Amino acid sequence: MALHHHHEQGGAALADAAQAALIDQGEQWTDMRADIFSVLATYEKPASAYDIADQVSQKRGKRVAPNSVYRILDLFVSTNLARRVESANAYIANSHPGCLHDCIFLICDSCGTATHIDNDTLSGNVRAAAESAGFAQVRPVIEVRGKCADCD
Amino acid sequence: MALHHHHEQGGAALADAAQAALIDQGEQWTDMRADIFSVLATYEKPASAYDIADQVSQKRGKRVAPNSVYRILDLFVSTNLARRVESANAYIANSHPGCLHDCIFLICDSCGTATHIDNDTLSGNVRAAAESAGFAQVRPVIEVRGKCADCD
DNA sequence: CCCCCAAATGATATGTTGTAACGTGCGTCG
DNA sequence: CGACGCACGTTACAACATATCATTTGGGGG
Repeated sequence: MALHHHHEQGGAALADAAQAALIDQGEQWTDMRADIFSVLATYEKPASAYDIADQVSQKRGKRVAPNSVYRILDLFVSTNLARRVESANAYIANSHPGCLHDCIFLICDSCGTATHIDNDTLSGNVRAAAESAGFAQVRPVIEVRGKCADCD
Repeated sequence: MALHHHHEQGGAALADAAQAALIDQGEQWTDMRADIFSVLATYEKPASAYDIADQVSQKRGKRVAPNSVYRILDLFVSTNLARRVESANAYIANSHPGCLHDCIFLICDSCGTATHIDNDTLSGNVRAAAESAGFAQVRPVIEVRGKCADCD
């Protein structure tokens, strides 16, 4: 099996790792980006850009427009600090920013929590299937909707 | 490989198959549903509910509200006449309505066309991975973004 | 036949998600 | 200093989706 382990980091450690990863890619770690990341990282469930905008606005005592949030989320996604959950129109922090995977998300239709699996064999097979159909620059989106163990 | 073949039907044959499948499930095949299905079926690319609303409005010479379209699209999805492409917020007709699969969609980021693959082995593995993580009532969403052979 | 009910659709309003366009502040470098 | 690049602010709008209640239609029972 092409599985492997990370120690899942949370809180400050995760923010530090995210900061390092972003700087490593030649981007800046600004206050706004730090705030948005920290808000995003506190969510159990995928968070919409508007959710984040509200939280960050509160935290700063000043309205932050969705626009700004989207810009930074796009940056996070492109630098692998966060992922977009397509079937939820929402975002989730990447718990191991340094590491590239085609994530598989399991999203509970009842409670909304998303857990993620890395299974490179599985995602590799999806990639291979797409490539054998003539596709290039392949980016798999593998998500599973259902009921989690708690809600079932 | 758990692949199998359908003869891909188009146009009138597909509409007939869709009608039969819907009636078979105890639903009605109304004029509105027929119109929406036929519009949907003519699209190469996934069509948004609003695209369809516009086309059907033209065809009928009378405004059809997105609302009505969504209702019927939801019905089509739940009865397997159509699929929702999550990463595109759009819908596509199922070219073999009688037959259940976890479809895999390949969506070209350049031209927007979506092709679909049935690979029950692959989707079965995704299901199995989710179930082994404690998920139930599993519904895989497997889509691949990339460049199609024509656009590459 | 008529009434009543259920299902389908119409109409309107509103909520949510995402982008476009342009302006401002600020540090860097010639 | 002045030009530039980058991050962020501000406003407006486009695109996607749902809620609510009204109206129409067609079938079954009194």
